[in-house]
Amino acid sequence: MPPPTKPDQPPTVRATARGAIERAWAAAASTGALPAGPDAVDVAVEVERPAKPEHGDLATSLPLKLARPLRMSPAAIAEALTSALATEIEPGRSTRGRDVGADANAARSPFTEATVAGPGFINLRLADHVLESLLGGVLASPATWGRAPAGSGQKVNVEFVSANPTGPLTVGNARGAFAGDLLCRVLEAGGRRVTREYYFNDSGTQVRNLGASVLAILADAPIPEDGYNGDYVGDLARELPDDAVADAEARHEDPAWAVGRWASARVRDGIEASLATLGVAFDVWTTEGSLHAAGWVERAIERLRAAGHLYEQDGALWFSSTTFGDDKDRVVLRSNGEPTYFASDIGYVTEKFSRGFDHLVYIWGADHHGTVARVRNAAEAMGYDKAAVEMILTGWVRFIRDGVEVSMSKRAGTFVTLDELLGEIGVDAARWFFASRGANVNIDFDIELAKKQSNENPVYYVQYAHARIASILRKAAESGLSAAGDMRGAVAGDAEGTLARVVVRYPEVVEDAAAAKETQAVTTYATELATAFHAFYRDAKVVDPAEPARSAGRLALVEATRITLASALALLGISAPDAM
RNA sequence: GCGCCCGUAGCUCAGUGGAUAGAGCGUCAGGUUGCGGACCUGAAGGUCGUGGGUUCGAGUCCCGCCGGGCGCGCCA
Repeated sequence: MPPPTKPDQPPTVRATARGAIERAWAAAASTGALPAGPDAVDVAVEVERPAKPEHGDLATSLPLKLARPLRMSPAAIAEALTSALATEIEPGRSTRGRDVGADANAARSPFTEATVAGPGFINLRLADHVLESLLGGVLASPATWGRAPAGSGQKVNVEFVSANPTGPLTVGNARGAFAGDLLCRVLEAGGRRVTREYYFNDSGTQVRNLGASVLAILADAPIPEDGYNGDYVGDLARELPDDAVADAEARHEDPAWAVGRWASARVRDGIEASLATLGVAFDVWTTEGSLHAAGWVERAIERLRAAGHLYEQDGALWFSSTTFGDDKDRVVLRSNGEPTYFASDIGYVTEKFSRGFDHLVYIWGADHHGTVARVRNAAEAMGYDKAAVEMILTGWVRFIRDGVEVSMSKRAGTFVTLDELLGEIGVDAARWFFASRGANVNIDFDIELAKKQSNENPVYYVQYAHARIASILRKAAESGLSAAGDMRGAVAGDAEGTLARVVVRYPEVVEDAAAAKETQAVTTYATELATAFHAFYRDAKVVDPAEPARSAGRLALVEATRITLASALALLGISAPDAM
């Protein structure tokens, strides 16, 4: 699919660099300096950020990659490219004192220097006017800074948490809840239209077991073998309306069922409340029962049958998943005629696609990896694009308290609830904790350590930078100083240039995060930006009534920094306080 | 046994095939007659589990092994 158009977004710095290098390559090919151009060689132009500042602002290893296909030494290719690049270069770093019109920047070169370095790198140095122009854009439209235009991309469904309402959410569910919501936020920043979806079963035997457990407590009887033992079951028993059982019997209904349904609705309200405190709000709640009731499961099975991927054996109906690479075939209808959970999954896939989604994402625990293949295979068998059905498996979180692992069994009643966790360490710290780690890695979460370290958590470092800037801006207003409306010359100083170069990188971070469907780079970047600001703050006095012009430029830069910090934190669902 | 995930600093974790592998915490040594010291500067600390391979170049890709986790139901 074509990339989303971004009419109101300026190109990122690296996109500008890629374009310039590609043009230089084509030019070198047309003059014969290089034997072939970009359209003749299958090597993509890639630009990276050198680790060391002396290597410039941007670098490419294109000469190294072209050495083999062009049958030339990397050094010779680098020479040819840099001399072709010379037309893209405008020496002289400062723009001060230059007579330029308002739209003159568009025609000017984005680089001041291109040099060959090392075994075949080309290093580029960025012109100040590029920074000025981008920073001006930040101040002009802070809300859209770094983000792709809303709704410009694919329509994506993200299903996560999906815990059955048989007990409160545990810290074990936190992983999926944060991972899913963070993914949604990052996709939205990348321009996708996202639907947050929660799937659950409110009519299965688990619900009946919950009801039976509540009744057992009321009858002062032992909890059934498959029942639930948590404290919350006792709470439910206390809150159960007195006439609930009598009403069920009057309707000739199994009391355990009736009580189970009441209890699970109650539990679901609690789950929604917990999610709300996490900052997670679902758009759609779908029950397994509703899929059957609306015929989705039945129709999906017919679709598989029509495509010739079903067969009967031992009285059951099987999907030939092995045809699509699975280990074994999978039962869709049991020999007793009951559909399997897998059958519901198949129906759900068709139901989701019927709502017009381009892409389905499932956030599952690592223990579900065995079911990934069958669902994707069934989608393929029904004629959908397998690549459009994606499962993200979260790693395990081992919660440790006082050196021992805390078990997380709802049945045994030994678990820490999400609410308890958040009461101990706070939503911002918890969000940062999960955002800064890959979704699929296993994590040790020492609750006491997290509490102790919460004051040292990097999230506060970033928030502090934001609050510090807010304080500076207040101070400036009191002194009658305000940010410059014109960024010209505002980044000429070393301190300014260093900070500005970090700020301007933000859109690339968001772009990469959306593409990778990960947030670790966002937390890393936010920390880096906060560090860059603190260093700037050390070296450059911002509020200085004796130097109003310089103050104005620095205030503009600092305001752009604040906007970027706030945007990055918002992307993670974390607050950006003006004071703390 | 087969399959999937993981293994990077004392701890918790980052690291689109690129230049001397990073951050936070912890440890040690320093810093403010200035806009928020929840800050800043510096140091110590690594056979990137291990052995091969691909490549101009591997923490990153491929194969084997070791260690840990999770799966391998007509359960959900």
